[in-house]
Amino acid sequence: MELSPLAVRFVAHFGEMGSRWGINRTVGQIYALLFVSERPLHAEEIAEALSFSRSNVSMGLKELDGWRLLQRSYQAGDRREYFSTPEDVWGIFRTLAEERKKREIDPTLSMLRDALLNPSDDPRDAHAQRRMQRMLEMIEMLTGWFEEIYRLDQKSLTQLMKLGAGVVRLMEMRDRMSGGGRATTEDFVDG
Amino acid sequence: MELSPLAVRFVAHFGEMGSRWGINRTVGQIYALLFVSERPLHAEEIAEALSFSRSNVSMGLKELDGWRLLQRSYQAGDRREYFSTPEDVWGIFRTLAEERKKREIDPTLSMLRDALLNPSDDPRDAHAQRRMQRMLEMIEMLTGWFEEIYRLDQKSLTQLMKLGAGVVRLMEMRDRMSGGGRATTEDFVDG
DNA sequence: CTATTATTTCAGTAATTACTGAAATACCAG
DNA sequence: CTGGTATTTCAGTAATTACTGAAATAATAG
Repeated sequence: MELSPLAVRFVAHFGEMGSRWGINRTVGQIYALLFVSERPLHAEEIAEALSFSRSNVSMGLKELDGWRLLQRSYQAGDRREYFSTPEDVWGIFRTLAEERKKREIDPTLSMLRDALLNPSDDPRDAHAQRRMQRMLEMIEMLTGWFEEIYRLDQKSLTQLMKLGAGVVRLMEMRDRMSGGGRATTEDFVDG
Repeated sequence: MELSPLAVRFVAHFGEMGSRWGINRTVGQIYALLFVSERPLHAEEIAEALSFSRSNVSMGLKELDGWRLLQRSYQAGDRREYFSTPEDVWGIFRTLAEERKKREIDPTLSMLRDALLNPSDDPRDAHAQRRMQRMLEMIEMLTGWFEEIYRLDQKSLTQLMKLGAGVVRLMEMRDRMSGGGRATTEDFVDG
């Protein structure tokens, strides 16, 4: 299967970026190829298109599967498995965000919670514990926010993003109304 | 310099997570050590505390410096340079987010913009271009939002995070008022 | 079943990345 | 300047990670 110059460029870029994204070159290139391909591909085609060994493709697909970035399908009268990437780029983004949180943040969250559960009485640790506590509070606030936001339907999410920093004025408006006595914050937001 | 069990644990965790965060074990451990240390440390102390070679510490500090995660200082009558991490965990988070965006997203943004600037007329590329266009739109919306949000002062940011998914009701309220004719959206948000 | 084809696993090797010690450079007090 | 101390650079080596080909396993058509 011959790739167009555009596809070659896209694939190469994902290969180069792979290491920054925490995947390897191969995995990045396989993903990119599937992303721009107009039909699902089987492993052999991927190997041929990218000049990888068949086994390398197998491992790469397994890795992508671990990231939940793959769709598998079959074609009538063909025993081979075909691979593609989900259509919806927002869905892909959500999956990525969720997976990265799970791999990059959750372990640290657990470690901090656990380490701060029974405070050390070693006087050397007073400062360290304060620092870790602050880190924990920040991560908890961020991940808590993330979990609420990433559950929003796409329409609300798009609306929120378009609003951008304007959300601050909306919050100010709410506060003014709350202060004015005619209605409380809860009337609009929480109740 | 002898580390407490708590510090040892924290440092080890950052070492293990390093590879997932796109830095190496050494760099993660140096950062963790400085983060929990109650006073700035010079390179020799770091090397001794973590059992790294002096040169490895030098390279690790250079790397952390590249991430803008380091503060440098001197002490009276001492020619050695001392290192610490900024106090403000929110500031640290902002720096990290900014740096990661620069390294992990901006190059792809540039590639996509450039690749879509003069569309290919190769019929094989029709689908690929549509896919890349959708990816570009999503990234542009996300990064645009990010750039507005990450500039907010900490108070607004905290308020927004506490609000969480409640922001949707706030937007709905705005829309209702806008539809009701007494005030337009712009009266509160854009004008 | 058996033959055939698809897929995965894995040991060995290649490539990359991390780390060290020594040398070079930078810095500064006297 | 000079001598001493701090820091960085870099070539060589160690450790890790990526990739391959062969063998094992799985799947299925006949």
